[in-house]
Amino acid sequence: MNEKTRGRPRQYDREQVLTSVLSLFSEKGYSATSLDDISEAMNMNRPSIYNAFGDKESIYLHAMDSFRKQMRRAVGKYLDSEYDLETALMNTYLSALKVYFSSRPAQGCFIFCTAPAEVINQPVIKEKISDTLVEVDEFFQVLFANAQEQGDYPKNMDASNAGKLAQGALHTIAIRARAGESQASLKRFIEFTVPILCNSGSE
Amino acid sequence: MNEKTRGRPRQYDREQVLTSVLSLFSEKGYSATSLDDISEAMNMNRPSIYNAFGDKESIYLHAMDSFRKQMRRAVGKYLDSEYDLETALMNTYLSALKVYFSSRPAQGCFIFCTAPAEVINQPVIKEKISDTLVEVDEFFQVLFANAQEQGDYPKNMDASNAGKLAQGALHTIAIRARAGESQASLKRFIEFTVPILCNSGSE
DNA sequence: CTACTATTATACGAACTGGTACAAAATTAA
DNA sequence: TTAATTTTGTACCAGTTCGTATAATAGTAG
Repeated sequence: MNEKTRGRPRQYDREQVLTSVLSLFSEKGYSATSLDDISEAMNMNRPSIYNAFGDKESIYLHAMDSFRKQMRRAVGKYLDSEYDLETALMNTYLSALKVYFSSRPAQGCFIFCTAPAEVINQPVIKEKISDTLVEVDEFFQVLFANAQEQGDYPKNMDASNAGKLAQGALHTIAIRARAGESQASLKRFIEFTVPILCNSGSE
Repeated sequence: MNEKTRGRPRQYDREQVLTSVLSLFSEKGYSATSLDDISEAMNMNRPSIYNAFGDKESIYLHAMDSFRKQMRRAVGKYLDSEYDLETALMNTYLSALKVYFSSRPAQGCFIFCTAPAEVINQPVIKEKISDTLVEVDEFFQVLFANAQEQGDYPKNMDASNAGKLAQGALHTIAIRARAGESQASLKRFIEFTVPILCNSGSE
């Protein structure tokens, strides 16, 4: 890498400005964020932004991808490992909680808190959020399916719907964090929820 | 009612225009909706709108209230009635599902799909969504607490967190409906989820 | 040194934004 | 009738919106 290329060298770091704009979109949402805001946050002028990431919608889509990468880095390891179901779920939720509270005030999940508003009139965003739902569903489904193979989760349960319910817990945590519910309260919610998802609720 | 008042009579029906603007905000979200859009949807000119509902944020808050009323009308009856826990939950989810799919394309929950995006920079909306979360939590909590009294739900379970999880299922349904997941698929999800919430998951 | 190339910087424009001032209209009260 | 009151309609404003045309800049290639 670092090959010498012709032309004036770029002054921005792609990863870095994507992180900046992600944080901006996360705070204000898609529609309330202006290109002037974006330009200032990225410390890039408009034509450079257009050249690098395309128009506003395209920048937002890049931010969504960036956030998904961040979440994968945080919880991906719980997929193919020696963790049992309960531990994997618990670690996943706690890792997500950390991300959701990583700025003040807590902003919850960037994708599930800001993208749904745009979905009806922005087909590309709709497709991306739908794709995200599928990926997260599959993540959780694998956890349940693995547990079933190891006799850790009843085989007569539908791992696919179990995965969806597990993601449901994530959605409500995401929204609640953004709405101001405390991290401690959400941690208690997680500790209540995980055993239920593992089918070891009341005994 | 219908008392004679002085001055030029209003030409709009308050409930009716609120329904219109609710549907508009539900489609486009708060920030992407302009006052011109609102004016057209309500069939009112700007000064009349300001006189009746205040500024844009205030109109949105009125729409939130209107939606909450609508949901209360749909599911309120399952609170203080002869329904057992499972029936009450099932009916509640199915009623919500109907609302979420009541327009094409499905728009999910107006509040939980459009308000979170605005929360960080609009304290009043944050307060309103937080208040909504509390009301819905309490709705579900009452269902679980009643079931506990009737020996229908284990007394060692925390009815408050059970209520939050139940609302979590609602949140994921709301988002998924808006993202394009089918009504049939979500109905299957509900049928999977309700027994788990009732603590009668695998047996 | 001169051409070439890619990025950055400036500046602009047409459309739209939320909000309001002001006048016209439609009713009741006296 | 006339005055008072309330809503409606028109028109406007200053500021912002997204996007782009054009020029300046900073490097490489020959």
